[in-house]
Amino acid sequence: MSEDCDEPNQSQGGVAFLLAQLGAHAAARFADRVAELDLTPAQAGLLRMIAVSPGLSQQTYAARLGTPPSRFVVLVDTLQGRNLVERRRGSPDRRSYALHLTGDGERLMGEMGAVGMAHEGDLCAALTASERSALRGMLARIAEQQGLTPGVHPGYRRPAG
Amino acid sequence: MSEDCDEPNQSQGGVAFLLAQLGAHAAARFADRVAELDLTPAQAGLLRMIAVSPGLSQQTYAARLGTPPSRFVVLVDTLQGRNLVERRRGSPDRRSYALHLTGDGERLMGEMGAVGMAHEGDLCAALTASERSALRGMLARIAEQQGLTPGVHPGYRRPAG
DNA sequence: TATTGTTATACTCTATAACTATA
DNA sequence: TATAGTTATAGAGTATAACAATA
Repeated sequence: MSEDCDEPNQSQGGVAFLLAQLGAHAAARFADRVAELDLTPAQAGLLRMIAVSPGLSQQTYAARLGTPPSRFVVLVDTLQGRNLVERRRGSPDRRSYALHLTGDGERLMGEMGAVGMAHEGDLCAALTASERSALRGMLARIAEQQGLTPGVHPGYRRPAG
Repeated sequence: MSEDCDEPNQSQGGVAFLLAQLGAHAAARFADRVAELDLTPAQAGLLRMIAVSPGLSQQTYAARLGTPPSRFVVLVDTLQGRNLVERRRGSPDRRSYALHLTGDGERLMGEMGAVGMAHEGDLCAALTASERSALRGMLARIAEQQGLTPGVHPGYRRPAG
């Protein structure tokens, strides 16, 4: 049951199914790991987005993540309550807030980097270094051809089915 | 920004993130496709499991999928109401039900096969045939090393984070 | 009047646990 | 009494839409 390529019933072993299965597994394992830093995957994703592109308005981040503003507010509330993120009033337009990481937030981002490396290594344990590189290249090509935004996980939009 | 291999901030382009991102995308696209057959992904998965291993008890299917019995019952109710699945009382133990596909159910499985092929082809459009084979091989090895059950999507357990 | 951020409400989905019928 | 299946309830998480402040 390894090389059945043209059988109609190959769906359970096809690339599409394996991607869905492994993707859910990777997301669940990542959730386990960031839970040790008291973060949900959504919080971790937002922290990284702020680290990469700081100082934007809440609406901008929300639009990039594809999440509605109402959900975004409570996300920021929680991170601000833990002193990881800071709201600064916009200078020309005082309705908006610009988001920045605090010192604690940047420290936590450092820990998240280590967590991400460990996650990556654990997930790719079955592959050699050159295989990982080849795999990453193919996945990136698929992602680009499918029109996915780099660095944005669709989990912000809808739950899995 | 293509071959940064040792940078701590490569998480957004690493294998683990790409798997999670593409997995969610593949699952969402699959949901779109089976929705045209008026099926949810969970219903489609159960139909296929019954097709592969018919005549088992509801508890057995539920345990294999990792879903609680209460959720499983309504799943079967819906499929039975559409005359796709049949409940037959167990012969030695009349408490249990053995599940089978009806004629309509088997016909629908045929359509699902076509849907799965189209889904696979669309998702792998960026790759050559030999690349698809290499990708499938690596993904299968990762799945095995990670201890995943072949053919069972973890989406039956918990929602995505 | 339009827009940023916020709050309130309603809805969907899920699991835990109580219930029935057979054993 | 234990087990297969079912039903009821409660909880988490989500989005839609009404609201307050600034432009």
